[in-house]
Amino acid sequence: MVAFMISRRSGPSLYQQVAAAIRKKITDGDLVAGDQLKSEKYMAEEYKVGRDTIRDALQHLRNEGLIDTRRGYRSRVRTPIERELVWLRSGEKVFGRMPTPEEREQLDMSEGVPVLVVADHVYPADRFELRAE
Amino acid sequence: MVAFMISRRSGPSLYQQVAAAIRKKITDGDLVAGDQLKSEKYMAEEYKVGRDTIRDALQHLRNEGLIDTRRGYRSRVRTPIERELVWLRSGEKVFGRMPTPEEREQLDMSEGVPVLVVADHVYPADRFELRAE
DNA sequence: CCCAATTTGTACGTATGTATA
DNA sequence: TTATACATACGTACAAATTGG
Repeated sequence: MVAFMISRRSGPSLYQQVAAAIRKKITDGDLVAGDQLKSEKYMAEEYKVGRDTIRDALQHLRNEGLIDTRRGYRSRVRTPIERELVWLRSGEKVFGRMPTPEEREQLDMSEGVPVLVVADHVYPADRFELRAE
Repeated sequence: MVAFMISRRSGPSLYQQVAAAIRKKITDGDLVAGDQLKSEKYMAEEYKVGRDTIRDALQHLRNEGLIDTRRGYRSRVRTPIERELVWLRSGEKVFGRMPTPEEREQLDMSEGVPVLVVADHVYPADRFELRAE
């Protein structure tokens, strides 16, 4: 059974179609946290596209925080981490942005994870949530 | 004058070196908000790397929120937008994440911009900041 | 308004490096 | 050690959007 028809001539680009197919598997629960995806090579053959197209799709899924990829190891569905609660004092402002490469390094963050900034404190958004006092 | 030596044999990958070079131009003020970058083709020749390597670098800069890219038009240094203030009521929680493709579409967001989520409200992080009452 | 040049987007192929199993 | 798998980097080609004459 072919779950998805990946075709050049149906609107979205190939990598977007592939990304949508994998995204659906995750949101539908066919793939759950910790599950490995197939290898890029395998998926390239499965969807009949180039490996580059698969990598494009995976990169977008990484940037959505859905999967994690390590060199030499297949991509895995990310485990939602319990967010640590940080109290926000009255009057304090918070905004979000992507981390600098240095911050990503220092805070050991995955690609595609934003940060919350409160009074010069930088919180990885996948591990912290803020609550107004 | 060659501002940066891009070389295969000095640690970081080529696209990271290129990204660092362009990032420095922005943080140093050699490129300011609204400025166009050179074309990918031009930069590929300038740094003596493939266009693919330039594109890799630009994608990372997009994901850091530093530049904006439109098809058919050169990449531009992003204009920092004044963030609209939203008040956070006592007890309300906020967390950050990357938007889904649908949210990105609906909210007309650039690639690489996270969202702030407060009680099922989704705020593009480049246009809103929250403040505890 | 149309056309041509420019520029980015997508997609393929190939090769080699590096980390993991 | 060997095989597998992802990362990087080069190339080519064509599609699609924008710009400017």
